[in-house]
Amino acid sequence: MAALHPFRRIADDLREEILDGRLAPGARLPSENELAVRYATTRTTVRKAIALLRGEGYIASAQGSGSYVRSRPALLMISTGSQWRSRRDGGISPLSAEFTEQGHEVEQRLLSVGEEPAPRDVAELLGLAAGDAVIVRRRRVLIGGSPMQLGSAYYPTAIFGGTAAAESRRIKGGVLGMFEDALAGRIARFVERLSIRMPTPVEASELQLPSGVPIARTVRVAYDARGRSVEVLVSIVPGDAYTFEYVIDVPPPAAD
Amino acid sequence: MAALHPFRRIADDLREEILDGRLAPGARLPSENELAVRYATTRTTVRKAIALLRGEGYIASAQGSGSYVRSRPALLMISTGSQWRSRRDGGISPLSAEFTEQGHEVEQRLLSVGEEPAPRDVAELLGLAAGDAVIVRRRRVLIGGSPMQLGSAYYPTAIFGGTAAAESRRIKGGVLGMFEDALAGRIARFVERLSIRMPTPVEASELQLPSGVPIARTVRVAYDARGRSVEVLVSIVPGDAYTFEYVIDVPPPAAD
DNA sequence: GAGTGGTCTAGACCACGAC
DNA sequence: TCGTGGTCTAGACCACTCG
Repeated sequence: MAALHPFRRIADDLREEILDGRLAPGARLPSENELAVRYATTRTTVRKAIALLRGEGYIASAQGSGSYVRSRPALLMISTGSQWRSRRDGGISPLSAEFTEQGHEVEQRLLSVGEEPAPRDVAELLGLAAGDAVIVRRRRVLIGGSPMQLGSAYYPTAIFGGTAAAESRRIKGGVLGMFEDALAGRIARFVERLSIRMPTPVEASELQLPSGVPIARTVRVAYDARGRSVEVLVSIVPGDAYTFEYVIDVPPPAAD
Repeated sequence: MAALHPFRRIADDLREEILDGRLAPGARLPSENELAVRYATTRTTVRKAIALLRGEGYIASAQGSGSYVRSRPALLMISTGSQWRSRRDGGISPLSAEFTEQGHEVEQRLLSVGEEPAPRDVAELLGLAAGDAVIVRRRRVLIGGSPMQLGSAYYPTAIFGGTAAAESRRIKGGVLGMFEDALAGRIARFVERLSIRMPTPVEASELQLPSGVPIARTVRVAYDARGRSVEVLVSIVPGDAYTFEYVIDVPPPAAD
């Protein structure tokens, strides 16, 4: 039953124990020296197996302490228009409402607010030229004390210049709520694009990601009733912590 | 400027060269022995740096040949109801239509069709008891010759027993097209959940994934006009090859 | 202080690819 | 055949955690 390579054999054994629950989330793996003895090999080979599992996201290692089976809260990110509408009417940030309803403690930190030249892709989505000034609001969201989202929201100055969106403080109901209430606009549609990749070193450190955890990057554009894009929200979230849900309504067949 | 550890230093240097284009996609990295000489260290340490970059998805290694900067086609997966409707009316599979329009060569292979006991989550979504028999159609989709999707579609026997859905051959327009045309049903809504994780060894080999590439798993439930779930489609795709797009319509505020 | 993971060296053999 | 990446051994030192 031995695999071709000792390090694979060790990794396969441990992975199996994790998947079938013999090694539960949070459990400590046997020490590297112990595994080396058990498999009659050297610590170097054991370490290679451990590194493989870490790369697959199964375990995290703590120097001086041990390697542990990882566990993550499962967050469900539901993106439907009616939910957004009803939560926005509740007066608090839709995102917070989302997760507090799911029983998680949410803390939002506004990192910075200011005008910056728009990145090329953002400018295009907002109908501006690259480098045009936009209002940027950056924040980090902590859930249960762990960083769970890095968000950068971009707003055209033509619409939001001089409003609360340009000020460095929280806005009750969010900027889009303010857009609907104070600016008499109406949000009619979001278009969201989601892509997946491994984090850059900076992202990994800001999200406190152990190695081997991919991130999801979403770019959400908000359109008002006239089809104008009024917000571009770029989010980076740990890929293994979220499930995204989308509802897609299908129109009836064309009449013959 | 040297980093704390030689292997980090080497990895950082190479990553930077990849990101700024000095090492273009497809380019071969210097050999391990060459890097060992250049950085005045051993091949073991160089290999650790290489392994790190491979784990981050930047490079792929070919035994006997070298390590190369990875490049992937960018596929856009657009999931909107109106697109589905118009493509389905075109008579061919919406998925194929999607990507052929984007200029990619699509080949679908039907792997198996048969009745199986429903997995717990699928049974729940179809309103069945776990273990009830369902029709399962498994397929693999190749784009440009590379495996780009593993799909398992589940159908309740109460609706699809005895129809073409239970037969081991392609259905023009897809099973849902058949549902609308031959069975007089109407698809009114999809609900899709997307999650991200590292692949299992089996998935990695079926999708020919180099290590370090995460996968996206989507579970899409199709509902008919009466709110019955008629299909559960579970897809596994290479995470780095796709961008997913969703449109979220927002209802107007409730009248006061 | 004992044990743990993190890193590195030095050298060996194997499997595969290109020439 | 020769260079490439893939694996393994044996042993060393460091940094950190915990009792």
